[in-house]
Amino acid sequence: MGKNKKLPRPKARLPKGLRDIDAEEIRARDGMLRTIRHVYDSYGFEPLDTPAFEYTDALGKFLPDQDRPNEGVFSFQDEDEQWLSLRYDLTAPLARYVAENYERLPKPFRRYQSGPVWRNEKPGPGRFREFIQFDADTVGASSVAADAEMCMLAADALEALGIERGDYVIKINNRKVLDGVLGSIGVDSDGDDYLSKRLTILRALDKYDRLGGEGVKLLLGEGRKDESGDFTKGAGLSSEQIEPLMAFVVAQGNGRSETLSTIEELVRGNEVGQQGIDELKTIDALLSASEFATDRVVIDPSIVRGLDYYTGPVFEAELTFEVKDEKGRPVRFGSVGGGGRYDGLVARFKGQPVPATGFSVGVSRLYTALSTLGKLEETAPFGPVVVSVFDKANLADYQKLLAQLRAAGIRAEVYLGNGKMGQQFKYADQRRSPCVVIQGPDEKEKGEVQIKDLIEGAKAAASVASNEEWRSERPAQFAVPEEKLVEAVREVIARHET
RNA sequence: GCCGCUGUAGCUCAGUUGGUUAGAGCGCUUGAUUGUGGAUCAAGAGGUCGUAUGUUCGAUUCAUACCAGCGGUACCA
Repeated sequence: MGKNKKLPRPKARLPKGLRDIDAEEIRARDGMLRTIRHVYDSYGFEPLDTPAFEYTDALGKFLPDQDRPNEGVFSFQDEDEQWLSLRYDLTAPLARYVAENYERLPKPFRRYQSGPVWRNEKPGPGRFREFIQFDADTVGASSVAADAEMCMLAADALEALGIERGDYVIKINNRKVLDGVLGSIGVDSDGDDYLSKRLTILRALDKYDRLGGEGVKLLLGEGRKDESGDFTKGAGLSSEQIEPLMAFVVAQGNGRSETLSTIEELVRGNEVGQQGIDELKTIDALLSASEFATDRVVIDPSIVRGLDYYTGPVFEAELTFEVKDEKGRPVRFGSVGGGGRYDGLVARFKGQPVPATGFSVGVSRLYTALSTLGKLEETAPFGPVVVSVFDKANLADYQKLLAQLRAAGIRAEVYLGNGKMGQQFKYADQRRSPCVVIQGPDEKEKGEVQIKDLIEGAKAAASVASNEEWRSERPAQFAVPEEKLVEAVREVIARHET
């Protein structure tokens, strides 16, 4: 780098994994959030906001150590040297909130919450280090009716967002069933390396949708080498152990009850597994009673979800259609939401068990999917009406016109730049203004204003060849008396709406 | 973390079998038009060819390392 005497300039750059959000996306996203909120509200949940960061130990992370000070989370120290971390989901702060306010909250406590969360991980396609989640949780209800409700909530929310039935599916599984299958093949808490082995197995099963049966088999056995040459160590199971696991993963049948009877066989005799099956059966019955059929909610034994805190039913929302990207390659949108039962989270604070279950919509990812699909409603097709500045000495006149428009509820601004008339129109064009208001000396004298319909004018431009013609014709421009300004602007806007 | 691909103007990309002043289109600025968007025409701004080291008389070009981006994979409460 050069050593000249100029002040070193910072480089204008965005940290990786972060994004700027433009007006169009903000509008669309606000609409999505409103829609989801409406559904959650109708289910009886109450809003809650918590801060962006918390004490690190309250979030459930170990204190950052020297080796990996920021593993997974963004952390920093307060002035009293206590560690703080940006929240990485909305569930951990909820657990803290419930534990801290337990006595005065109604039980069960039902809340929804949306906002950004941060993860210090390698960003990938569709994965960012800051993204928005929208959660609903019921804390203090051990009944699986609460879990069944989460599935209904998820399905209703996706449909309210305009995703048609059949274009999404809510998948359910149960951690207890998974543990039951593990128990029946001899992987249980008696084994010395039980925890790490269970983890490896669950991770392997979780990849079924991506790697397929062969890949998962390798990961359960000796390990797998991927196409880039990287080797992943396997769980080291014998083929007698792998077989029932594979049978379990592919057990999804034609309808929820068929799936259930298949996996019931696989956990036969295992108490925890049977308990999980019974829970799924109850959920199935509740869903069926509410007419949530298998075109909306299925039981999928290959669903695992995060590994740490889920203790019972787990859910995942997936979009099922395929879309092609700019290069014509098919893009699959994976999970756009998920959740499950976490009976141990609040107990971390309180000692006593507090059952809880919840569902989280990945708003950012859903936005990407919907916008790729073109399923987002066009919002704000117009920019503001621009009152042009013919002469800065007469700004007060323009301000008066502007005030009339604003008082009438019309989005409007006076041109605040330095440009000449031509530049002002260019500006208005860029802003997608429906029209420009012009008042030069001639108009002023006659008590008139010129209104230039930019949208009509753009159409007219196609048939105008020469510049002289373009200028002399002044396409789609007309004069009205000053007092008719609002009326005329309304007409122009109305003409182009819908 | 591991593997692979890519790095030339704001964007999309040419190009140099190693040679003096590195190009195009689009975009941007200004003007033709002293009161009018588009189209057209003209002019202009904008690059230490990702960074460093090495080979060489000479490197944007070759080699190595690093960095960044992308993709895959691993991890992901």
